[in-house]
Amino acid sequence: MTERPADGKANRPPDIHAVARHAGVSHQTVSRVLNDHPRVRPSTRERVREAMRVLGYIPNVAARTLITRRSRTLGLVVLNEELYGPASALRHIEQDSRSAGYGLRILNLPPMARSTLREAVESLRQQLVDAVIVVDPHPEDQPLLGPLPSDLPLVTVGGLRSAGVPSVSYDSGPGVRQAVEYLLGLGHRTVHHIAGPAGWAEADIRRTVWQRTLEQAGREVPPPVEGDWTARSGHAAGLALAGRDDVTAVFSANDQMALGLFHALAERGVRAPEDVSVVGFDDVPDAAYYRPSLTTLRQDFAELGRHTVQLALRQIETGTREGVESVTLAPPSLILRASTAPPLST
Amino acid sequence: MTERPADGKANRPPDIHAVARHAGVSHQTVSRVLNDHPRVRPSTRERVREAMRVLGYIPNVAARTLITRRSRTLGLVVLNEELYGPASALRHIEQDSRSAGYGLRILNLPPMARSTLREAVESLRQQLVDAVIVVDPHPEDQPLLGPLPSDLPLVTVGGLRSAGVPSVSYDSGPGVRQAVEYLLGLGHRTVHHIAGPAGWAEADIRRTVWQRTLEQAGREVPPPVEGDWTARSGHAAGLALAGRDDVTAVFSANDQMALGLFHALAERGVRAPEDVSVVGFDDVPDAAYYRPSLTTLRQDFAELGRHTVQLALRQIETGTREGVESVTLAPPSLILRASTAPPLST
DNA sequence: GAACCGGATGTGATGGTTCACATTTGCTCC
DNA sequence: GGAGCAAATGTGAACCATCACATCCGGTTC
Repeated sequence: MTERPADGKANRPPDIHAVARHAGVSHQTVSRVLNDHPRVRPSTRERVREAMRVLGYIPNVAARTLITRRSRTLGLVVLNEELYGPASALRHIEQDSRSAGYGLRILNLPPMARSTLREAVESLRQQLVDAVIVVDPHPEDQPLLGPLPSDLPLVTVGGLRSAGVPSVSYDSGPGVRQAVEYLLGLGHRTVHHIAGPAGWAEADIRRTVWQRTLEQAGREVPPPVEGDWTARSGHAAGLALAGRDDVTAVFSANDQMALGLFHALAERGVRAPEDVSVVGFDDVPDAAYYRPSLTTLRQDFAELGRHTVQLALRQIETGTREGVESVTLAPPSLILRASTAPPLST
Repeated sequence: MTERPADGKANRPPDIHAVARHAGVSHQTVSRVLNDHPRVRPSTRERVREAMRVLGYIPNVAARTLITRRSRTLGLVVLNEELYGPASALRHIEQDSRSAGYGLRILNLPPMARSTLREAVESLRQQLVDAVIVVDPHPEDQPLLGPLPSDLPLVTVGGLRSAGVPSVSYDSGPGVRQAVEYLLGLGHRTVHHIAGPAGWAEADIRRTVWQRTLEQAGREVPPPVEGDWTARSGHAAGLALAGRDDVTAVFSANDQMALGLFHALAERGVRAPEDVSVVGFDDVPDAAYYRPSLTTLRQDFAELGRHTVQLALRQIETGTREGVESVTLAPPSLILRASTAPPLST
C-alpha cells in the first residue's frame, strides 16, 4: 500500500506510439507524417495530425538526433562579443540560421582567451552541433584550428583564413584605401593612423592598406599609434596626436577609438574637422551622433550572416569541406559625414 | 562482389560498448566511470579512462538526454539584443551558465516581435532545454507568458514580472531618484526627461520615479520627451529641448539618447554642462568619452548573470517553480563625470 | 482471372546511454 | 571455513525516434 500515482505511464509526454494508437495506425506512419513523406494518404495524414494535436505531441529531438546523427543546430564561437563587429555578426547569424531551420548554440570566449578556442570547438562538437562557426579567430589561433578533425563542418568568419576551411572574409582593403585617398584628396599632406591591436587580422589589414596607400601616393608614413579598439585607448592615442601641427588627418581603425580621439582633441582645444579630419571604421549606430558626426566605413553584416550560414549548410549537405568555396564580402562603403574637411591652411 | 567498406562498424565513433570491450569491463561500469559514481575500484576506473583516451571516446549527449530527460542546456530568449542592457545580460548569462556546466541556446527576437515570444519559448522547449530565460519581456507579453506549461523552468529578467515566475529585476528607482536629487542639489529648478518608449517596463519606471522625485521636491514636472533608446531619437528630443532657458538639466533614460542630446545641444550652440547638465543611464563603455564625459547610472550585470543562472538551476534541481524566490538587484550607482554642474545663473 | 505493379502501411532492428535489479567478489568475524 | 555483508561489477530493459525491409491492397493488363 505504498502511495504511488496510479498513472501506468508515469505521466510521460506522449510518444510516437501513443499517437499511432490514437490514430489507429502504426508508429512508422506517424513518423512519415512527421517527416512529410509523400506516400501517406491525405486522410490518414489528417487523422495522424489530429491525434498529435489532441495529445499535445512534441517530437523528441534527442531520439531523432540519436539515430539521425543530425541535431539541426549550429554552434557559434564568438571571440569578442563586446565589439561591434562580432556582436553584429552574431545577431545576423542567429537570425539566418533560424530561418534556415537551425537552432544556435553560442560560446562566448572572453577576449584573449585564445588558448581555449580548441576546447570551445570540441565542446560544441560534443554537443552534436552539425557545424561550427568561429567568428574572428586570431592568427595565433592558426595551430588550434588546423589539426581539427575534418569531419566537422567548420566556417571561420573574418580574421584568420585557415587552409582548407571555408571562410567568410572581409575585404576592408578597398574601403581603407578609399578613405585614405579621400583624405588626401581633401588636401591633407598625410594621414595618421590609430591602429587596432597588432596581431588581429583586421587591425593588421587596415594598418597595412593605410600605409601602402600613403606610400603609393608618395606621402610620408607617420608611425601609427596602437589602440585596443576601446574609446579609452583612442583617447590615449589622441593625447599623443593632439596639438601637433603635422597632424591634420587621422584614420581610426574603428569608431569607438575615433570617439576617444575626439574627446582628446577637444581637451586640447583642437577642433575637428577644422584642425583635424577624422575617419572611423564600422559605422556604429552612434557614429552619426558623435561630435562631429563621424565619416566612417560601413560593413554589410546582413550579407555576412547570409554567406556564413550558407557555407555551413552547404558543408552539412555535402558532408565535406571540399568544394565549398570561401566567400569574400563586398568592401565597406565610405559614409561621408561632418568629421572630414580640407586642411585649414595649406 | 559489390564494393563495400570492410569496416564491420561502418566507421562510427566509438561508443560505450567499445570502451567496455577495450577495458575488459561491462558497459555499465564505463557508464559509472563517466558519471563519477563512487563504487568503482580506482584501478578499474583508471583502466576505463585509459580506454576512453585511446579510442578517443566522446559520450553521446543525445543518447544521454534521451534517457535522462536532461540536456544540460539553457535556452535564452533575448528581446532586444542590440541594446546595451540585453546584450550585457546575454554575455554574463552565457558565461555563468557555462561555468555551471550548462550550454546555451539563444533565440534573438527582433525588436517588437512580441507576438512570437510564446513560440520562441515553445521552440526552445522542443529543443529540450532544461530551463528558459527570457530577457526583457514587455508588459504586452504578459498573456503570452502566463499560460505557459508549469513544468518548464522559467526565469524572466528585467521588464515584466509575471506571477509565479521567478524573476530577476532591476531596482532602478533609487538610482533615478539619486540622479534627479543630485541635479536638484546642484541648484537646478527642475529636471527634464528624455524617456524610453512607453510600455517598456524600465522606461516606465525611470519616467515614473523621475516624476515622483520632482513632485516630492515640490518642483514643476515638465512633460517628458519620448525616445526609442537610439542616439537618433535622443537627437530629436534634444532639438525640442535645446535653447529653451527653462531647460538647465536633463535626465536621459539611457546613454545613447544622451549622446544624441549632446549633439543637438552643440548644434544649437548650447553648452554642456554650463548651460545644460545631463545625466544618462547605463554607463556604456563609451560614456566616459562622450563630450562632455557623461554622468550616468551603472547597473551591475555580473550580478544579474549570477542570479539569473542560479534561479534557473534551482528550478531545475527542485523540479518546480515553487519556493524559488525572485531576486531584486542592487540599485544602480551614480557615476559622477563632467556632464553635470550647477546652473550658470540662478 | 491470374500475374503484375506501385502506392500505402506495417514489422522489427537500431542508435548510445542510463536505470533497475541481479550477481559476483572480497572481506570480516566467529 | 562458512555465514554474513558491503563493495564491485554485470545483465537486460528502457528511452523514442528512424531505417530497412516486408507486406498488404486495389487496380491494370493480357
